[in-house]
Amino acid sequence: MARPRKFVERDVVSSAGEVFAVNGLAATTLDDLVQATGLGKQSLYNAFGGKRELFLRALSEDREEAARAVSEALEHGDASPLERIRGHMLRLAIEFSRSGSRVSLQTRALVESTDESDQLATVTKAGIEELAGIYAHCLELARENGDLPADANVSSLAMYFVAITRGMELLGRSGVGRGALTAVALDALRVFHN
Amino acid sequence: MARPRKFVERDVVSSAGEVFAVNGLAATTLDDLVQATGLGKQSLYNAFGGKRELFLRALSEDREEAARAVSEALEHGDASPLERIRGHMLRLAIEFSRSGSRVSLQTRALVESTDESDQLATVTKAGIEELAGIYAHCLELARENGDLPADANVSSLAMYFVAITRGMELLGRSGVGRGALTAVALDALRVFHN
DNA sequence: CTGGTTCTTGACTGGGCGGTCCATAACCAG
DNA sequence: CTGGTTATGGACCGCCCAGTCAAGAACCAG
Repeated sequence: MARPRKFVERDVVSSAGEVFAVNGLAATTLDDLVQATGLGKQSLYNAFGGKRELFLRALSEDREEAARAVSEALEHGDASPLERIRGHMLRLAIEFSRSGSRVSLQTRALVESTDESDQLATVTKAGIEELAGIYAHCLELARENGDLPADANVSSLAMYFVAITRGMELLGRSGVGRGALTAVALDALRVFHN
Repeated sequence: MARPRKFVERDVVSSAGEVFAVNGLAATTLDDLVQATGLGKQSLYNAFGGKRELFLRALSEDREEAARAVSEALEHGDASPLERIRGHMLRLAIEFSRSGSRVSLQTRALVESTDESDQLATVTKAGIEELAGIYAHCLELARENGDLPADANVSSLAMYFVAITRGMELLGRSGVGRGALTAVALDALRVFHN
């Protein structure tokens, strides 16, 4: 009945996310988004409502994607839970060391949020909890397996892994190389060996 | 001979740094700086040359200040080197959990830098190396003390501590509380107990 | 083919931005 | 007191930005 859209929302959000990941929210202009997505300003505005809303959409996608990726890495495979975490950390070290000028939208949102009630802040906070939950689940399996002491504080360890991965992300962004980042990951994993 | 300045550069840079720490570089306007410093635009421009240059000045101060603080914490006191690191980490957990809407200029600069050749990036990279060096020095003392195994990789451990502290900063910013952050710090310190 | 609805395009706008100009103030050597 | 020099304050400017408007295009039910 009405004129159909020429674009797919998911693709647009994804392209926009690319741009935001490189430039950040404040430094990205609507024209950047127009160019990256191929849509006109008005179409962007009709479909999403403005720059900030589009960023929020991209942020949510990024959060889901990130959670999905970590779930995938930690919940599947033949290896033991602890070995899966180990493998994941080592892969992250490689990924972060070649991340170039990209920072995850999560981190961007966290840094660019103005206060704690900001939607950007609430989404990232939820994202952190979600990630921690995934780690916690895997660690709990390890504990039941006997690979962790029975009195290990699983949720604290989970948050510890979230912290170290965020730190590794920033280090990678600042030019710390693959070897050094891998060494950091291995140091971080020594928390298991005692 | 000429009209004297009404301000002290150090104070101006410090006030500007406050604003930048809350808003970031891109989101801070010249008017924000005028209001925060009390100077007129022209005076700011005469003395520093523009927003970005002023940010760089504030960033350098922040870097020196941060390095000084860590040095202070790690190189002085009766406690053993490892205990000093432990105390420092626990203090950071408290500091980061109440940091409110501030993020260190180092992290701001890292995230807002556009590419690796950006001055912002080079300064933060140097800052990270500097911090790592301070940790490494302290860890080396511990090793000589016999508190660390003789084959401990001191420089890797140092980078590990830089990573975990950056991660803790972000977690604190996103609302993770004092107790949880302290638990993360304690987990991180378990790297010594094996 | 027509009408109704939604999408698209490009021109437009008002505000805010970083930065500049200029007239004047403050200072001090002489 | 005067002249030279630098600092100051406020008006000013051109640009760019997010967002808007209006006219037309695409679609499909009937």
